[in-house]
Amino acid sequence: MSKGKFYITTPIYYPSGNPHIGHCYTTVACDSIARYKRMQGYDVMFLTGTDEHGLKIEQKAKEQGITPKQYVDEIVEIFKKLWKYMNVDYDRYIRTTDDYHIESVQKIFKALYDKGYIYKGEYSGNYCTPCESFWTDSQLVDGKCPECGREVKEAKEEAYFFKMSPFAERLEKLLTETDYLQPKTRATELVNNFIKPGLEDLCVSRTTFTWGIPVPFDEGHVVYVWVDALSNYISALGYANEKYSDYNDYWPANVHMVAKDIMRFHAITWPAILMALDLPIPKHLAVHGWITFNGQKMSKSLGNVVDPFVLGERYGADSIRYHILREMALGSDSSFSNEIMINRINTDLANGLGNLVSRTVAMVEKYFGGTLPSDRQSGDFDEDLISTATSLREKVDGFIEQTQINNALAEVFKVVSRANKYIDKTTPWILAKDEANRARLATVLYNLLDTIRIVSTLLSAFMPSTMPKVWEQIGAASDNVTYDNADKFNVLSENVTVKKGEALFPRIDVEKEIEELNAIIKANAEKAQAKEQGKPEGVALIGIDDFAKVELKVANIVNCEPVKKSKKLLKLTLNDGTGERTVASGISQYYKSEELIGRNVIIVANLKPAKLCGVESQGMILAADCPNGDVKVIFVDDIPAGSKIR
RNA sequence: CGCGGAGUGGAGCAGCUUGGCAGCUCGUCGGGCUCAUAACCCGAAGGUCGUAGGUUCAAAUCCUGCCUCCGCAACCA
Repeated sequence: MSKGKFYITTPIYYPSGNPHIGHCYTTVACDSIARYKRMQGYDVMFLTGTDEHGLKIEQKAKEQGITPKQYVDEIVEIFKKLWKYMNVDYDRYIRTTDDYHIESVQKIFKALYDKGYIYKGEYSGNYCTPCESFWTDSQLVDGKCPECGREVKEAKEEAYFFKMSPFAERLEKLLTETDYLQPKTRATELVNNFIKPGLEDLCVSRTTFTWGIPVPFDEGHVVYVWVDALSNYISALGYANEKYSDYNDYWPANVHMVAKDIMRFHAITWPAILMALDLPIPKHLAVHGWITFNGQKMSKSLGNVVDPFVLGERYGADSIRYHILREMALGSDSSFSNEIMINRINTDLANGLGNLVSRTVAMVEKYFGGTLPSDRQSGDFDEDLISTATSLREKVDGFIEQTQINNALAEVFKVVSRANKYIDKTTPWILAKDEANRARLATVLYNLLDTIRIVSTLLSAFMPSTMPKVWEQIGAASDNVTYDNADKFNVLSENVTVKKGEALFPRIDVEKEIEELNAIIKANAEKAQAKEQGKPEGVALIGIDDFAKVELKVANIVNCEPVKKSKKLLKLTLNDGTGERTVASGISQYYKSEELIGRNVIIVANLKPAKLCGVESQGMILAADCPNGDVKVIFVDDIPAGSKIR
């Protein structure tokens, strides 16, 4: 007797590195919703997977001297291991290297082409011939190839494009007039930035690398990123392939959950592709923020990437699940720090829920030898507790419906708190002193146990490994702890037998733990740094002739003013001994104009001019990136302007 | 004048759509209890709701200007 179908997806992750706490958040959130929906009686399909093609993977594999497939196989195993570790119970795991997905993508690509939405055009960009790679302007390092440091040249290649413009109007409506996007506050941003200025057609094929799905009707072309990646949501259901036949049952998806960095592609590109294919649009796109670490964005070079395995080992998967689900609000970033996490685990899980179970079960054992008698006598505060407990399910349902897991959990813990208060009000230890109060005492303890039953039932979607331990302790049978019973009271057998067990969530010594975690983080940071210094990544050795191509000269800063349109740029007027030239430099955060005027600096004199924020820059000045993040211009005040440097 | 978001007791946030005594969690201080994982319960202190105006009987909430911070975009030669 299914209530209907429910299809939820995580993004497919790019396995260019190991999974971290951010991947964990999205996946655990989806898993919790999937479990909750299953409990409610929905027929759930929960999909996750990996996006395994592309240049970066090809290169990483090459570095290690293995094939791209070998490379991704290894990392995919780590992802799967993590999901198992975190008790993520997905129904299907898609890899874009799976045969059936490849088949679907090729058919989809062809269909879009046949309908006239994909056309052949030219892609132009900066091309590095030895590396056979295109780079965007922002990827270039000093105007050179970031891989080998050699010159790039403007080049064009044949490429297929997906026409976005026909869908602009429908997309704008989708974003502003429906509740597709959650939270909706981001709709304006998307419309103003991407739709109103006119949608650019999307480059959907490449010829410069081979690790991808071949375009079926044009050898040498490989499907590029989004048509490949986004299609996973339907290929995994069997759309345009024979492997599965679930498309009609589960599409359109109920929820696609993504982090904000790929919101744009799920809010605009993906609906556009679906529109082009005449397929229904998913119901919701839930966008969440990033987990920041002590206020900083997580980054490998800072060594603050939180390793979920390390945390899970110390505190248990459920504690980590609880923390990230409770802390993260849809839409905004959430700060992660060891202190916040440990405090949260201590306060809510150890002191709140864990202690409630522990003190209740202990009293049943102490006063009744573990089994409650059937006599009852109701009293003050009972009704309050019972109504709070039985109305919980509806509140949680509401928040889950809106993917607000943090609020759902907050609601559950209000009931935990209410139960703790109930103990103080009813003072069972005083009742226990008088034999005449036996029935009342049994009622109080029963009410507590049954409240715990409701709470733990609802929490089992979020903390799947610990809640069964609770059930064992409070003597709940498996048919007691169903969703259907979660809004009813007096479900536990009236002469229930409890069984004290180990502490569910042991209290953590905050100071000691933080010290130890910091030590681990520090070690990781040092490792990361050592690695970086050990091999100057991305810069190849050059010969003297290469160096000779660079003309370095000393120049005097005649004038200097900030570039209005830019936060970082200063416009410098320089005298290089032969005449004046203008150079833009991104150092306004580090230097004021007055500090620079009159000083002598080293410039690259023969750099190809470029326009930056409307300023024509004829060269660049040399500056050092210090390890502490500071930027220092190299001053050479005692060398006259015009001197050549070699 | 590129686009958007945010400024609320020590910290982190809710409240703003639809004006009506400023709320939650943590922390601090005081008290209570002893069933429990030094846990639990009660009480208190602490806020001119970024700023200057406007609308209104009434503004955290609506309108306008300004300041600061953060994303995106641009870009860091």
